[in-house]
Amino acid sequence: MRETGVKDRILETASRLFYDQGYNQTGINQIIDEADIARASLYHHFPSKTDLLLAYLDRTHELWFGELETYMQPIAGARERLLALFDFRVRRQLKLKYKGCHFNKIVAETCEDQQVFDRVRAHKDRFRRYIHDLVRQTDHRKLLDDETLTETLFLLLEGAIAMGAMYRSPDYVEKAKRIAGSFL
Amino acid sequence: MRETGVKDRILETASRLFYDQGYNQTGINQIIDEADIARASLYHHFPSKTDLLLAYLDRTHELWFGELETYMQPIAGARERLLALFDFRVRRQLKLKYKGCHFNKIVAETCEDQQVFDRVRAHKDRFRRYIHDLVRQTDHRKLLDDETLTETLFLLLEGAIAMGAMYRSPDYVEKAKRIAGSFL
DNA sequence: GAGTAAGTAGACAGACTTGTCTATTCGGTT
DNA sequence: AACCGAATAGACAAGTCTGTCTACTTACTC
Repeated sequence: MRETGVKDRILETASRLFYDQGYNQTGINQIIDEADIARASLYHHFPSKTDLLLAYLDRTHELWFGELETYMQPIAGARERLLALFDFRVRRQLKLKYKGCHFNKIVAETCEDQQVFDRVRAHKDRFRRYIHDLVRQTDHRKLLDDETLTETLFLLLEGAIAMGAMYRSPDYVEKAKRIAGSFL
Repeated sequence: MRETGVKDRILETASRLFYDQGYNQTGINQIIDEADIARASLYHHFPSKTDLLLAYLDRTHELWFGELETYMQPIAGARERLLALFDFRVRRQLKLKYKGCHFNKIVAETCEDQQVFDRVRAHKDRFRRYIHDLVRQTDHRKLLDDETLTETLFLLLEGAIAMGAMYRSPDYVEKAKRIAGSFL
């Protein structure tokens, strides 16, 4: 850990704890201990816990799409890419121990903070656009128009991730993939 | 408030606060103040905050299906009933100010408690069975088999409720209803 | 009338919370 | 050599958290 800079170490540690334990159940003291930094260093880089939360959302957003790009890079064909979205999520579930969507979790436990909402919505909007772009590139079965198919895939995925968090299982995302396949 | 019994008043107040503010952001002291009861009365009926949480989940489960039965009672026809599920959820969103699914929220902010998981899963399992029973009674378009259609409707609803909580809007459940209509 | 369960009021413990403050050190840059 | 940003260690404030405890009252039952 000691190689990376202090600010990065704070944000990495906070991110891990916020996701694993929950934002409200993670205290500043625990972050300080586990990141092995001084109290004043944390407050130097992040004046309040809320600032740390916003930085966590920004970082997670960046990492999320970064990992998505990496995963999708070798996959050819819009239809295959749409189906690969489900595989990507299953792989993430496994890695993250089925604790669900970072953004959903934060919305569920923080009350009505506009800056939080803005970031969460920006993330979901971008993912929906990502799906939409792929849908337009496919010549799917036209059971649904492009917009409706986009929304269907998006909602299936969101629902499946939420259920995956409740049942700690990849079954729902896998089912959602099969359902998606029948529309494509 | 003073008419109802003490235990009920505690549970009603705790339920409201747990949902509106979040479980971790609601302290025992606030429940005591707002329910207007003595500290010892709370600990008499609910030995710990966790007991109160479990009672909240049980109560919410009972109320949820009670309200569903009431809503569905005048609606005839399995197809109409399936579509009415979406209307039921929209009505709840409006009443609850779009804060999402009670059970999802609790899973998102409590860590790995088996008793919590059991209750949350029991709730979702029962709702899925409810949908399945209706699906079997319809002669739908057979684009999907009964089990797959059930899962599709279930996941669309769950995803739409989650998005409704992020965007504080009924749009997603309404879109999900239109999508559902095209399979029925 | 005695006994019991359910209620009230409030003090208290002990731990934890976020955030501030002082004092000091280290490593560059001017 | 002087300065400065970034880091360290740790005390501290002021509040909150859950849960326990004592002492007392009320209401109902045997």
